[in-house]
Amino acid sequence: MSKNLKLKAARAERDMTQKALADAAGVSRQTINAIEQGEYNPTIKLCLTICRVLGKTLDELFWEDEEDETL
Amino acid sequence: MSKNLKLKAARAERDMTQKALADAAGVSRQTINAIEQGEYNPTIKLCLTICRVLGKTLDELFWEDEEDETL
DNA sequence: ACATAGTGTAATATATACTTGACATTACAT
DNA sequence: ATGTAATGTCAAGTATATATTACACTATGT
Repeated sequence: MSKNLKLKAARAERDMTQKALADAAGVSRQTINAIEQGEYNPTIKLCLTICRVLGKTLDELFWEDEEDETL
Repeated sequence: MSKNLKLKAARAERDMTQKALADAAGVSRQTINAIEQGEYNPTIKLCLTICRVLGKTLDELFWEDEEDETL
């Protein structure tokens, strides 16, 4: 899995720390970090929560332009 | 969790059965059924795969207009 | 009446999302 | 030099997404 730099950027745009976003989304800081690092594959519900916190859409933060992905 | 009727509709629009979508997405039929029934909360990666199969965006199939959600 | 396709559902098993607690590093204050 | 805030990472545990097998129900076709 590849890093989610769009998320990192959106967070920066709001001047929020990983912890602040984690608290606002109701998850642990490690979870946000792991998502940004591409270490795992969040659930859609968590993605939606993050989108609402950051004022972005799913497509803006989580759409991936294919790449092989070796699913 | 509430049912995903948008997914069911998009599948119908393509005249695909749950099994056909499951095969195309590389998951089991029960997984597709459970998502449509709102029994669970798919990962973003699976959502992306489903979107590509059905030719829809994440926002079209998985955006939810808040509702409490009791996360 | 029988077969078959599509769907909903249940039980058990496995992979993995997510938690908690902890430690290291960098950078920026004082 | 010391403190602290932000980030990255690790290890062990819990919750849940997903697989597999199986069964029931409704249509529709023969």
